[in-house]
Amino acid sequence: MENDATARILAAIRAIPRGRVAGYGEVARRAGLPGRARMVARLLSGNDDPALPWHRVLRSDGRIAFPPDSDAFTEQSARLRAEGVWVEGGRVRGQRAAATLDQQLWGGVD
DNA sequence: TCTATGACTTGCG
DNA sequence: CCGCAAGCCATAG
Repeated sequence: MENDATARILAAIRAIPRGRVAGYGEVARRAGLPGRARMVARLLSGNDDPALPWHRVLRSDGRIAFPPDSDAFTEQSARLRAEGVWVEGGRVRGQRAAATLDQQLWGGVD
């Protein structure tokens, strides 16, 4: 059974619009759990929900959280590109996953 | 209780 | 751009 924290994190991840990305720290913050980026990561590592847009969750610097030679990396970048996200060199271009421009991501800018 | 580990973050050089 | 150190949080042994 999930806790509120878990549910909120999952909700925050599901709330990421298609073609958009967010950082672990951002998701945690959005879930009301600042500083729990690692918890978000741990959740994703054990998630079993195929409908969860885990591929939209990136590191704070906009990089994919997997080594470039891993399967997960390939799949994630492929999924992102399929959504129209510009991925290059294992990094997402065109938008910011960091909290510095949270307004751009969640503040209502589209 | 303590240590180790991890899909993390930030800062310094 | 790259590597390293310190911080931080939850779980496992």
